[in-house]
Amino acid sequence: METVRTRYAPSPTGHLHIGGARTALFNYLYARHFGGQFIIRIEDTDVKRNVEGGEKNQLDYLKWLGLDWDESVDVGGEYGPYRQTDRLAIYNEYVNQLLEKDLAFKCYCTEEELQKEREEQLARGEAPKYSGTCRHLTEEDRKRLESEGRKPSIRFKVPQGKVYTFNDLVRGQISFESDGIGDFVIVKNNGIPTYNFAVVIDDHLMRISHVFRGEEHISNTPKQMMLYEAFGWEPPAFGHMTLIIGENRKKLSKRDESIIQFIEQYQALGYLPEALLNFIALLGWSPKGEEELFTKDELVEIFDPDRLSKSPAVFDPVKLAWMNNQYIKKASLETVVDITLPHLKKAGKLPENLTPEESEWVRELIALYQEQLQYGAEIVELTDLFFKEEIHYDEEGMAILKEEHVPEVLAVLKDHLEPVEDWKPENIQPQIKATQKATGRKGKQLFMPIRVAATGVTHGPELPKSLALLGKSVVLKRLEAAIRILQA
RNA sequence: GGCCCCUUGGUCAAGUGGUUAAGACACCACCCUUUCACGGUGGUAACACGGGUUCGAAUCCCGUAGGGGUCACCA
Repeated sequence: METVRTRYAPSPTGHLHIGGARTALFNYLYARHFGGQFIIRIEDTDVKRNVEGGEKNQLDYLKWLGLDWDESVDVGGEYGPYRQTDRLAIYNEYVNQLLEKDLAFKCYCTEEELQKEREEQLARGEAPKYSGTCRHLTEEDRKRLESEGRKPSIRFKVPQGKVYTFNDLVRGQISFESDGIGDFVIVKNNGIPTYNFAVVIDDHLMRISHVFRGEEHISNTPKQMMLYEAFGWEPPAFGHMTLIIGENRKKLSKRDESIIQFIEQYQALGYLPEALLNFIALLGWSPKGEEELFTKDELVEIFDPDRLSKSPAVFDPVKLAWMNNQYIKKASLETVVDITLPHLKKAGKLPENLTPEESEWVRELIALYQEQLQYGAEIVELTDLFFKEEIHYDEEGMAILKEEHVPEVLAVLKDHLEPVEDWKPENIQPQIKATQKATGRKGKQLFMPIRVAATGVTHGPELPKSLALLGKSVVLKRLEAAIRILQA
C-alpha cells in the first residue's frame, strides 16, 4: 500500500480556530494511525487577506495542542517549499501546460463585468455561472484587450456533459454534473493561482494520499477532480467532515461571539491543551466504546475514519468545561497553578512578584479549589472571599448568625483560637472540636455560623483549611465583628 | 433559485433488518458532606413525517418537510 500522507493546509488569513484545529487533528490522527506522514502547508495565495502573524499563530497553537508534523515551513522536508507563495514558479509551469493543451484560456473580463453578469443571471432566476465570454477569443482579440490595459486571469475549460463522482471517505458516493460548473479561475489577474488550482498541484506534488477537510469543500471537489484529470493524475482520497456549528445551527462564523473560537483564547482562559484536544476529537467523531477521555496517543491508537459522523455537531462549551475539569482534577498542582495564578495577578488580587510565603499561600489556596475548577480564569471568582477586606452577610448568612446559640459559639471559638501559635489546619481543627465540646453544638449548628462569620458566605471549601488560609488576625477580627453585630 | 449534503432525547452520540433504542454533558431526586464542590445511585427525555419492501424497519427504497453547505480573480 502507498504511504499515507495527509496535510493540514491553513491559510494565514486568521489565527487557529476550532474548525482548523479539528481538521488538523483528524489529518494528524489518520496519518499517525496508519504510520504515515503529516504535513503542514501554508496556503497564502490570498495575498490581500493574509494577516501578520497568522502563520506563526497557526503553528504555535497546533504545537500547543500537542500536534507535531514531519514536513512544513519550519522543519523543511523533501517536497518543499511548503508555502504557496514560494511555489509560484512551479504553478506557472503547470498553467502553461494547460494553456498549451488548450485546456485553459485567458479571460479579460473585469470584476465589474462579471459582477454585472452574475446579477443579471440571478435576476432571471438562473444559477450564476461564468458565461464563457472569453473562451473563444482570437489572438487579435487578446492583443486588443491587452492594449486596453486589461490584465487577464486564466480560466480552466470545464468539460461539458460529464459527471464527476468520488467516493467520499465519510459520506460515500457523491456526484456532480460538470454542466453546473462554469469555467473557473485558476490564476488571478495578479498572477497568483487560486486555491482550487494550487491545492491540486501541491497535493499531487507532495504525494498527499488522503485529504480530510470541512464539508464546505464538497462542492470544490469536482473542480479539483477536473484538474487531476487534465493532468492525468490520480486524485487523493477525500473525506468531508461535518461542520461544527453554533447554537443557531449555522456554521461557526469567525465573527460569531457567542462561542469562543480561537485556540489561543482557550489557552488564555486556562484550558488544558489535552482537554481541548480530547474535546475536539469528539466533534464529529466517536470512539467505539463508552469511554470519552483519551490522551493523544490513545486517540492515534483507536482512530477509525469509518466512525466519522455525517451530521453537524453543535459545539457545546458546557461539556468542554466538564471535560477540562476532568483533566484539571488529574493534573499536578504545578499545572493548575500555571493556569490559574496569572489570572489572580491580572485581576489585581496578587502582586506580579510573590514572596516565597505568598507563593506557598496561593498554592494552598489553589489546591483547595482544584477539584471543582473548570478553567483557570474561574479561580478569580471562586477565591473571591479570600481577597475581600470587608464582608457582609447575605440574607441566608444573616439567618444563620441570628440563631440564639451563635454568639456563644463564636465567642468560645475565638477564645480557643487566640492562643494558637502555628496557624495551620491541623491546629485549627482541634479548636473547633473543643468549641463543640464546650458549647454542645455540633454539625450545622457549629460549622455554619463559623463559616458565615469568618468567610461571609454560606458555601465554600473545608472550613479548617479556609480559616488557615484566611490568616489568624483576619479570622479573629471577623469573629469579633460578628459578635459585636449580634450584640447590637 | 440550481447543485450537493444532513435529519435518534435540550446537546454530543451508539446503533449497519429482530435491542427493554446504549453511553456522555446538561437537568431533577436521593446518598456522601458542616456547606459548596467532587464522587456515587437513580430518574425525566429521542428514531422529522408519509408511503413502500419485509414475517419483522431507527436501520433498505421512494417521496414530503425541515436544516445546512456551496454557487468568488476567499480558502
